[in-house]
Amino acid sequence: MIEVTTGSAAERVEASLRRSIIALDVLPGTRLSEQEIAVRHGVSRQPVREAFIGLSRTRLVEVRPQRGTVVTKISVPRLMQARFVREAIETAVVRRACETFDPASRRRIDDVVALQAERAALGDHAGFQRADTLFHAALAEGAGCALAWESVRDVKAHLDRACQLTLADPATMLPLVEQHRAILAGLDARDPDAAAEAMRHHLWEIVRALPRAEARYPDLFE
Amino acid sequence: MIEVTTGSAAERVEASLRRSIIALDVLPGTRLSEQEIAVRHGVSRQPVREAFIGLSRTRLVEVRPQRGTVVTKISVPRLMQARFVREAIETAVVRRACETFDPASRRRIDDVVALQAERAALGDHAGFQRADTLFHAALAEGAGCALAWESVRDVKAHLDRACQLTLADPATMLPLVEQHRAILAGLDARDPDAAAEAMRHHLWEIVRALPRAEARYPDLFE
DNA sequence: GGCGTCCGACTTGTATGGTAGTGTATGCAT
DNA sequence: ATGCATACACTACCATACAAGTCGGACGCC
Repeated sequence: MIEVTTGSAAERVEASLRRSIIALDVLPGTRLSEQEIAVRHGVSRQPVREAFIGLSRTRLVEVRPQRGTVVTKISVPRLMQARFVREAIETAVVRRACETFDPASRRRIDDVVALQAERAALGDHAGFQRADTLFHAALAEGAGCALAWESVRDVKAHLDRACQLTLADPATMLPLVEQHRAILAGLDARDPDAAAEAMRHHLWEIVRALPRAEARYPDLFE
Repeated sequence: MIEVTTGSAAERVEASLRRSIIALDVLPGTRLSEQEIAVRHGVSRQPVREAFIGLSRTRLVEVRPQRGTVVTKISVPRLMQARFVREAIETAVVRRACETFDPASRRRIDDVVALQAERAALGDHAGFQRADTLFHAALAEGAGCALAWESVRDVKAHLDRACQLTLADPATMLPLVEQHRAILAGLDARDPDAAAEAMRHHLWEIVRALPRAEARYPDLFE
């Protein structure tokens, strides 16, 4: 549970909670107690409070004054908007990547994709998603859009959480790796339209998988 | 200086500081003291600290542990990235707006543009920028992208701060109003390409004006 | 039995004191 | 005069105590 050791106590608690929330270790709707989390992490309430504030900024939790803090339920409209934002930014990123792309980043991405394929074959959700984040982050960095990635990261958290419900066996993960390869193919061919279209198709995957997840776990949605 | 009266003390202080920073009432590079700001706002240090954390998330201030908190200098690369993100999101927004747009929002926007033209004619920077924010926010809301606007707001803060250096007299503001009208013209014509191109041109304005500002106020840049 | 009120056990928000680290100034030795 | 060690002022960070609000249940009353 608690393994981050760098940074301030508040940052450690926030990172720990964020991971737990995205991994659905704590389910949407769960009430979070400053007091309880404080003792579990061996810190006082103050750092926990600051962690809550940070998480509430990305709407992963909702702090209701004097009433309590709860993990936000999965909101379909929010997911649609998150996908919209990601499509807008990341298609623009790959288009720029087709113009100029850092060769060193290009080589690293191959390793990331290989790693992700391996994790997918093993059915390792967490490792798969870490690799997915690395892929998209490296893409942005290689294109010289490292700062733009910051805007993506926040909205991606919500999508990642929902993906926990849709990723089951390797059969559901491997197609996503193929989509990554398709994006890279467009990039290598310096074909902006192809790369952007591959990215768009990739980001629409969640929309296709979402209805089944919502039907199966209605309690996690609002 | 202190006029916000809603929300917690931390939120009030953060909003107050954010406005002061964007308006360049406190210049980039200024050291901020928890103690001093606390007494100026009549609160304790804790809410001020939380305000600092919030501002540091959008990189308006930089908190250096045990060393102090300073207002970040204006970073040209960050501005370029902010423009990139805004172009990606907001061109996507106006394209969607060309498909469906809430009529009530459309009427409101006319009022906003009129208000902005009035502020521009009076040379009222603050009012002009408030109206500018209203314009872009209403555009997103009318297109059903209210949540996407949240992603824009953070990066827009940096651009707004830089604009304080470029907006001088009505002659520099009125063209921006015309650009807003051009965007609306594309929207009304249901012409996505025209609307997106108008938006792109509008967002490039800062790039054209930036070199003069940097040459004139080098101390404010990093 | 049903309803209204009050009290108490929670919650988050705020204030304050103490701690550890950093930068700077000062005084001393060279 | 210069280089270095030490003391001090200042910072952010954290822990603790207190305040203010909310929710639920027990109790008395109708």
